[in-house]
Amino acid sequence: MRAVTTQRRDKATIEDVASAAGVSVATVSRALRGLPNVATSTRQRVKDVAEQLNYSPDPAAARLAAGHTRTVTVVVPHLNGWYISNVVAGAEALCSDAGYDVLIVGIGSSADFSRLLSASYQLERRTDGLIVIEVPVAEHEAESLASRGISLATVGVAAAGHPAIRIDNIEVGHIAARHLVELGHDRVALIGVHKQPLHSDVAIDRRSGYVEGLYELGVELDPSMFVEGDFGIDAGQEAMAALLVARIPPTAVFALSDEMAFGALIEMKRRGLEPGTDVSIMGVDDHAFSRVVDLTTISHGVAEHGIAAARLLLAQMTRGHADRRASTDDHQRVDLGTTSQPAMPIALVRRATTAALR
Amino acid sequence: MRAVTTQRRDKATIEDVASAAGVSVATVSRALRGLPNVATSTRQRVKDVAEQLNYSPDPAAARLAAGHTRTVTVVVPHLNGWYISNVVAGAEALCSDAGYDVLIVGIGSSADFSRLLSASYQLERRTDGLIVIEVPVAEHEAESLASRGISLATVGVAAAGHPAIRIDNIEVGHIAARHLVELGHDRVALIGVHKQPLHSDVAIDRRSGYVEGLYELGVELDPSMFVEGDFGIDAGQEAMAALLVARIPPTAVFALSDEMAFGALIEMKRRGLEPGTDVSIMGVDDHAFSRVVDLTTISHGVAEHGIAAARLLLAQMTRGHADRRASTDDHQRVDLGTTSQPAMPIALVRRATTAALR
DNA sequence: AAGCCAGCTGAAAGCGTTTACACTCTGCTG
DNA sequence: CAGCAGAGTGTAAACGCTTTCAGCTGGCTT
Repeated sequence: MRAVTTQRRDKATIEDVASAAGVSVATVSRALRGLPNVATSTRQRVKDVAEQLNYSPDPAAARLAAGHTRTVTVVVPHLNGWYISNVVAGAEALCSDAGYDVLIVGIGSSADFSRLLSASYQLERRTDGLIVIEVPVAEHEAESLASRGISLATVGVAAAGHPAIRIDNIEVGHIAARHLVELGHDRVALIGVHKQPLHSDVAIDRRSGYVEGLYELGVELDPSMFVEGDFGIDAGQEAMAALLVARIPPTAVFALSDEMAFGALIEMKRRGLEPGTDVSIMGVDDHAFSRVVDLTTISHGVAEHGIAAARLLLAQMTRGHADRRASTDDHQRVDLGTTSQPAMPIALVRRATTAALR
Repeated sequence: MRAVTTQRRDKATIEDVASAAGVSVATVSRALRGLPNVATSTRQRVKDVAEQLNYSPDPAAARLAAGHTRTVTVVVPHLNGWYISNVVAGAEALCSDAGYDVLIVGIGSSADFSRLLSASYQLERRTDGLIVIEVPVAEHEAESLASRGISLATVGVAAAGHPAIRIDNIEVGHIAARHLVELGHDRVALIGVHKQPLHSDVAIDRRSGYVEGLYELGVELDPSMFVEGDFGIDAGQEAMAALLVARIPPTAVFALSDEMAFGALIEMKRRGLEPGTDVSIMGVDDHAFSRVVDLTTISHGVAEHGIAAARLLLAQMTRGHADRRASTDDHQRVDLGTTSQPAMPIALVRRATTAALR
């Protein structure tokens, strides 16, 4: 004695829709995907029936048959930094609005990334496009992706032949130098980031922009005033500790990220030093908490970067789709499109941790 | 005159492997997936050939044929909070190590979530399991998932019949109350969070634990000392502003999250008040940044929560897999397994923003 | 009036797996 | 020595779509 239930056990398939609408599966497929050559009345009827049957195509079947996945993959070095999670947030929003599933993969080491790209992982069977955030992609990797028909957009790094969202990190360094020098500082320091296998070159650019900017303004960066760490709070604290024990400590320091500046702030407080009055300090990112400690910083977009990257990727994928239909089989595709994006805007945010030299 | 290239144009399929190994596709499938009834020598040969051909099965085809997706979906209210991104990081690491693809979906509103669960989205065709982070799941939703064979583990919220990772938020409130009262405060305040559709009840529990704890210690929470906002910095600042203009301002305040406490800190600084000495303030989360401002807080796991949830989910899915083979068709599955996890550990972290009442 | 073209539609061949079922051997049991 | 269990393997039918190709209209040209 089983309950009468309107809920059908099996999921509706395209055949159910077809027979209910009195058409063939081919027509259903075309109607639902907005392809041409379907009579308006037919299309409407099919849509109605589909809705009523709660039908939507099985993604796996569609992938298998059509060869594309309607999936984009976001590749990040890790997920727990403020900047990266915001970028991911922006990218996710846009991609999923566009009807793509978004896969996320955290890269522990550069080995992980090459495994992702290795032939045996069959990335092209899993995703239509990649958004790579701050994970460097080698030239042969970029080419491999292109030849495999996987679209790519990067943020924070460049990949030959693919669109990238970047900020002008040289200019970031310049801005910092200018700001500090204008305030009268000439005993300036830099808390930098050492090159790691998995690092993009943002650190390098910011540093050289800084050094260059200082030089142009007539001040030189004493090598002993340059210490390095990773991008984190602890590294910043250690670096600051190292700077403050110098025979002649700096009067101003530029940290390559806000988080490192936060660490520096901890160290200053520990020594009873007042940011701004005793030593000026600035970072870059305009982290959500910079406001809390009143940190001077250089702001840039965050979620916007993710959105912009997603937009580029999406454009590339729909274009690629069109190309694929048109192009003859064996030719290399040339001109991967808008490779050089304009840099995203940045701006100095003056707050209390930098002040004129007394 | 085309270059001789060893790189085959077409991806290897299971048939290529089969013929190269001199067996049938069925055997290849079995051999590669570790199923029984394959001679050891055959299995080895197949594996070798597969490796040499750089073969790995097309996920879409496998999904279509086998009916499961080897994908887990992480559902979050948003991606840009510190806690949530860390939880996601932990979950992602574990799941992808286990060979699952991890899909991420950000929920803008509760409507988004129900759309995700709606029959027409065919969630079961897209994912084997769900990790839901701080998005409330209604009872019928929980049931629907169970009946559709989608595993679920939650963090920060409960879902009837499914395992959940939680902390004892009542206890969180107690700890805060105890700490503040022990320091001699009796004019205490609470910066809370108003119930929103998309909110879990962590705020409610923390609040009632706090009120209850205070009461047991003989102090009462003056209703005017209770203000609400969302979980963010700005809300905290506004709340603090409201508290400080009271006729008799509080001497200690408990903010339901570190971020709100940071906002409160901003407001205090704005008014020239010194945290700890003028008014004590504490939060909860042990946010990475709390150390920077020396905020007293209540710590709990972050990435650990994600890892624990993933572990639970994975266990459930492999078990579910076995069940499915064994179970007769039409029976409701009972006993969804370890539903009540022990709460994850929490701990008071004493720092400088709380101090004995002068 | 014959022919043609464009617009719609359907039949059927994949897409690359998994898996139920059938089959062939051995090596034993009775 | 017939019979049988069980290990190992193969055949072929799904799985649910997309897409090519061909067919069928009806309205227009000439």
